[in-house]
Amino acid sequence: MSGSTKPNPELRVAAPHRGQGPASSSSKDARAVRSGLALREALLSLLERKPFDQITIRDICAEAGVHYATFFRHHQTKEGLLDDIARSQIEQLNQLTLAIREAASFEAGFQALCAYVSEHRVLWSTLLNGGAGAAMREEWLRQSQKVAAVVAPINSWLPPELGTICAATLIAETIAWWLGKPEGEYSVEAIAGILHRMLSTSIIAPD
Amino acid sequence: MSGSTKPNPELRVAAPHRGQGPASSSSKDARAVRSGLALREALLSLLERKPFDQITIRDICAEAGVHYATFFRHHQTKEGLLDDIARSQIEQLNQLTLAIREAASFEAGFQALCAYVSEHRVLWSTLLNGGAGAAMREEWLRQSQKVAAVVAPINSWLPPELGTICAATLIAETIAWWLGKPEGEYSVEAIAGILHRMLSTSIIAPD
Amino acid sequence: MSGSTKPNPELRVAAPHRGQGPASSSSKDARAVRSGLALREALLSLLERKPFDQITIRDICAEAGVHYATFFRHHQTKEGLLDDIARSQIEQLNQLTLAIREAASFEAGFQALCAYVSEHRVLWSTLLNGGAGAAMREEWLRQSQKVAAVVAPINSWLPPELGTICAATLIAETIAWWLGKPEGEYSVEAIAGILHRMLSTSIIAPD
Amino acid sequence: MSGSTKPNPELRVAAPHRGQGPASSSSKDARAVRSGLALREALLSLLERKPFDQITIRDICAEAGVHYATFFRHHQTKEGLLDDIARSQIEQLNQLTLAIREAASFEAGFQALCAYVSEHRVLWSTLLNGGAGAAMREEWLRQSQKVAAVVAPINSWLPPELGTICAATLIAETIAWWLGKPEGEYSVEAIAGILHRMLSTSIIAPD
DNA sequence: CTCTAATCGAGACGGTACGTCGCGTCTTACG
DNA sequence: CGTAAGACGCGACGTACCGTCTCGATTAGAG
Repeated sequence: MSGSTKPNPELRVAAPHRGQGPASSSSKDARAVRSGLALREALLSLLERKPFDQITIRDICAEAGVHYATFFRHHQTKEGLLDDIARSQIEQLNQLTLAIREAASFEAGFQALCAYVSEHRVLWSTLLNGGAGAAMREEWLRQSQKVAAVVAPINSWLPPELGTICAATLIAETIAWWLGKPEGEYSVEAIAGILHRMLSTSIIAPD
Repeated sequence: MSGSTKPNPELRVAAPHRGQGPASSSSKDARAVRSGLALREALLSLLERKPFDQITIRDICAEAGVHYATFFRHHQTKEGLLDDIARSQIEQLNQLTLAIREAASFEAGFQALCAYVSEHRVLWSTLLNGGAGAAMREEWLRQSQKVAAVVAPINSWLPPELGTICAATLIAETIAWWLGKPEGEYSVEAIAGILHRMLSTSIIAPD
Repeated sequence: MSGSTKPNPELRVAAPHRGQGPASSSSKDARAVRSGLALREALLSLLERKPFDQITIRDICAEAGVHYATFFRHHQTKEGLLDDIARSQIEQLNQLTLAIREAASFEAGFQALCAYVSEHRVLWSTLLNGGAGAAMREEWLRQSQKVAAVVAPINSWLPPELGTICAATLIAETIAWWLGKPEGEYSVEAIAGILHRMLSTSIIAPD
Repeated sequence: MSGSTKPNPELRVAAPHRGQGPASSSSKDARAVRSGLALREALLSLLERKPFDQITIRDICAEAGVHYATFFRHHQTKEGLLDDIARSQIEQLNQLTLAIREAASFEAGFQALCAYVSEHRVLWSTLLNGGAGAAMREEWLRQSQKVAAVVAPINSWLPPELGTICAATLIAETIAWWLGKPEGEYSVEAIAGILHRMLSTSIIAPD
């Protein structure tokens, strides 16, 4: 992927993260943009081949064709780079997860969620089933909890805190499993159905 | 804990792991036993304070009051040491998880599971909520899948593979959450009830 | 000194060094002159505080309030900048050193030398006792040798090559020591006397 | 020199310098001795080819066939390594320099000094005329001043402080120049004579 | 009650990755 | 054109752990 002439457009959704310390200032230099992009693609490419925590920053740079020291002009750590790639994706997904409750029907909500994932299948497959799975699930859960803190709990027999954990975990695991299957083996509707049945009868069931 | 005169008896359940290369020969020397024990305690002690992957072997040795090189006479890697501590515990837990299906009632099965965890609260709390959480969950899931492969699926709307994942994950997350609470806030029965309600209405529900 | 409104006039004697590659073209732009001057002052200012070889080009630029890249439009290296500052000074001093031999008396020659140094006390003190001492002495000796090569030796018991080295070194060390003392502790005449006595009885003594 | 089967015995005179931080403890391990020796030889070998300050620690390690990180188990900086090599040599030389004053005659004292240098010609030639010349002269002067601080001044017209500087400098420069000549061009006696004549008529002359 | 072998502590070593810094070149945009 | 701003490739810096190793000291446990 490193030398790809057709850079993955999904990467563009992740904003350049500028703002604090070592991040770029305001996308001026064309070289900086190219380096940042190359680093993103390189990490994704490596994640398809080995676990995140045994990918070194030097690996990423070699894959990206970028000098080692240059990495730090874009990100503080490799976790930072992963965040850059993942944060916006997770955010959008969590928006959808939350929207399920207000959807016309739960079923429709789940379907929207699954459809979104399906549209970004390659990226999400890499993120969840590639080498960064554990980190992604943690980040997912973290964001879910932040978001769930402001909404009212659903039922009383299940402590809301635990409910959030279980719901987020179930959705994440199901989608991860789904993306691990060959494309087309399970349709969007099938997965949405499974999620609906699993969650609506228990976690989000009323008392 | 490093200089404790009252070694945690739960650690003894984990066999000394000897057998292959660098492990000791046959539990002969009393010094070797002492070193091995000290290492186990040291790792658990450190896990209460920081994540597993930023604990170094040197940290463990310092905590255990054991020379660095001596570590390798007991374990090949720190992951090996963690396994030594955790494997048998997870095995027993998985036996209980599996036994739920054949229990007099599901409820009774869940209760046995929770009771077991409760008896080993400190150890399990460290393992699941200490710094090795991610590794433990992965190991748990791995063992669950190995075990589930030989038993018949329960219902047809949920692919058995996914069922295993979700069941194992839900149980693990619920227990981890429970152990994170102050002792006594939720009784063994309460958690067993929650698990029963969550799982029996969905994952292990018949068609 | 960095923000001084009264730039040291002595710096002006050093020509802007243009001629080869990266140097400026022909003193056209007023900004270029200002930058060049600021760089000179900045280096001298820094030399009062730390050794030459742990002053970085970036230090100089920061001190001068000049952009890093701009440095290279004036000098190739920081050694080049030091040369710009020092060369003409050393040249004049060496002329005087040489003139001693043709002076009315040796004593008068030494006195002229010391008087010249005294007039430029601050600059010379920085150059010799600041962070660039070693480099300055080397440059001094180099120029002395170039100059001495064309004049006849004085006495036969002392190899002329060695005579040059010793004379140049003695003068340089004596002046450096003198400038390290509080101003006024030793008069121009006292130092000239010392130099005269040291050199005339040995190095420049006839057979 | 790096692969020499006949390691320079003069290097052994420099004690292993242990005492403070990263230095070795008490010459236990044979490997440590070998590494230390290799580093010394490597630096000397490199000093014959290029100036000290453009020799990198990596150069030294490569030349010595020693891993980069190992360097720091022996010395804190490359200056430290140079000191290790030079300190004892300079010390001995300064002892001789000092002994000149108490020698049967000055002439005899100078002769002892020159003879000593001549015996260690290669080493001293490298130290003074190799890439570390400036550093060596500074160290020489520093030690001379420390030593001279405790002895009575000789004459009154020359400030004792300056006398020390000039004497040390003259001796150092003369020897450096001598060692730069082909061996045999000037005899030990000839140089001793020059030193005697230069110094006894001026710096160490009585009032 | 020795004596021999396992175990240990101490730490040197080659390695790999870390994150930082300064270099000199270059691109970009401004005045 | 001269600057400010700063990205970039480069390569040395010094540090931290890794796992292997050589060394003695000591201390079992078998003879």
